[in-house]
Amino acid sequence: MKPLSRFKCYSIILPAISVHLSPPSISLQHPRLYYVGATELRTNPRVSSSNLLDIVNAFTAYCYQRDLPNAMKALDSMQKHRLWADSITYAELIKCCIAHGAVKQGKRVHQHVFSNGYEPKTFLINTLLNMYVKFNLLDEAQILFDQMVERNVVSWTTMIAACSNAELNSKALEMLIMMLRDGVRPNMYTYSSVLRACEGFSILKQLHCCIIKVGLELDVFVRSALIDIYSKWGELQAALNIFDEMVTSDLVVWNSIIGGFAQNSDGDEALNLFIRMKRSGFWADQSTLTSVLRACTSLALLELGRQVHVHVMKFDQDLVLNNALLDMYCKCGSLKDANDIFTRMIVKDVISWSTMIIGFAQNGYSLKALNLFNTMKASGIKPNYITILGVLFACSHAGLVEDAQYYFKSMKVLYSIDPGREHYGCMIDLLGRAGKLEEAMKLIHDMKCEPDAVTWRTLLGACRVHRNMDLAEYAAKKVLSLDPHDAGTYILLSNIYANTQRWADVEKLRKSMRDGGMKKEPGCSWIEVNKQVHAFILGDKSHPQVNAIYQELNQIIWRLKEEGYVPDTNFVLQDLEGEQMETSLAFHSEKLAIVYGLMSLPKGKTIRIRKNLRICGDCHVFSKLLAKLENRSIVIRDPIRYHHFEDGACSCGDYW
DNA sequence: TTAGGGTTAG
Repeated sequence: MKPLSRFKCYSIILPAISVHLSPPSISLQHPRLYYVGATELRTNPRVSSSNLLDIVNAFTAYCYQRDLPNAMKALDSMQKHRLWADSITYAELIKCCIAHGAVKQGKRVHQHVFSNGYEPKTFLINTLLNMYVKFNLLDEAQILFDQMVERNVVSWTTMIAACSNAELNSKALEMLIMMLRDGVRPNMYTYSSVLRACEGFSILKQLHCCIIKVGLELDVFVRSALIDIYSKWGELQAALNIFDEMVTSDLVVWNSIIGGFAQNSDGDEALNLFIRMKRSGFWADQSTLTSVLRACTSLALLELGRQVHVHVMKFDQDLVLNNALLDMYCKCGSLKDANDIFTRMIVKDVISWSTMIIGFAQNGYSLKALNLFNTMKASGIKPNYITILGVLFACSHAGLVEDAQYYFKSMKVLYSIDPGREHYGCMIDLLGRAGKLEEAMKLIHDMKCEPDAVTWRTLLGACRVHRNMDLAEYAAKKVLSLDPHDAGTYILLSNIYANTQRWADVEKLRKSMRDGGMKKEPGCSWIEVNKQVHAFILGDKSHPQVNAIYQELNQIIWRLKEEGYVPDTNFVLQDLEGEQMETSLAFHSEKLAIVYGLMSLPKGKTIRIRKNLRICGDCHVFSKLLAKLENRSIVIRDPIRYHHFEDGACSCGDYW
């Protein structure tokens, strides 16, 4: 994790609220009521040609008026008299079918324009192709496409875009090759569609080269697609380069780059880009605000998140945005706000419910999470893969072994969800914490999917808690065989050795780490005070108030010792002894951040800390006692869960 | 005259 630059100021992000109440301008198209165009009239001895013209005109009028029922009746009359209207009229009718989701009527139009030897133009077949794609009837689209005598760039692009959207990535790329072989040149529409289908970095590079060669990199759609796919591949610098080269830009491109950083856990850069966007004169829309909320969520910036909330209100009841807001409050440890949002949401989907369930579970309210899961089921929402993960997580962090086993066994039967590695991981974690290491091992052997490094690392963590050296070494070897450069495993194993004073083994492991170029990630804690973010790293002394903070921390430790605090040296990771040991513990980053919070925040305000590593047992005891001594709420978010310290106790129930 | 870009839960 990249440590956030210290004292980052986010206070200038949002301007005063401005709600635009005027509706967007709508260009009204005058219905072309009596347009006949290239209508093909055929003689019919029983009907005069003026009557035939009336039939076509009536059909045309209904199509342009978007009057689907009457247009379909008129279509029957056209069919009966072997009449055809202009292609554009049919295109209007097909658009109307798409808008109404009228599959049956759309197929009827398809049948009509191919009836009695009539040969529709490529343009019209393309419109039908698009209709099938929009109806998600890809097989029908493919059959029609295969029947086409002439396929132009739009025909190919429609099919390629359909494959990309359906994540039929190989097929999308194969169709691009077929298109080129057919002598049809891809255009900006084609490239902006096919980029999403890149499954490998080398393919992406090749496509990017083609785009530059034919001069299409300037197209704003192609650029945003490039930014998006580079971001998805984690190539954020490449995405930023493409973004910065743009002369004109629009809001969607800003959203692409901001979303790219937000989704790659670089909330800091996402917020910087958002500030740039505001300075460039753009107004944030739902997509922008969703990404900004995600950035706040990843950085645990509650106060900034609250500012964004005010702006979210003008997009009231936007489901995606509300879900993001809900998650922000959950991840910032403010469950009351999250619950208020959740209660007020009129429309909730499986993501809303899952977010709240996971939010309760991660914040230590396992029973509330499980109750909510029951309410969700009762309201008719079907749980998915992630919901069940949240439920198992809730069981895991409350030590509810039997409940978890029930949910784990029933997920396939009740909801047709196959347990994935993550579900197994939750179960292994749960069994491991409960000391059932043999059962955890058995579950690994019974897994329907291959255990990966994370699976074995989970078991390794349990071995550390229960001091099972033999199994720990076995699990560690498994981890390192799957992920030989995993510094975390070396550290976990080294912690196990350190706890039993096997300092020679500790040194051996550390040498392996040094030789392999692996470094332990330094512990870092962040706190938001007065719209500024302050970062503290273990032993770091660069903060301007460093002397006062250390002095205050020492005084607090003395006061806590008088109340019975005994530093827990089990968590010292170095070969130190006596007083030195305590000193190493005393300056863990979260302690520095908490003390700074005490010194700077108004009396009574909750101290909220985010940290990059799991909290250690000593800091956990320290925080509980301090919360009581100072009569303050302290919330610490680590990479897995949250600890709410109040009146000498923690919401995790000392089980984490 | 048909085809293309950005947002939410682990």
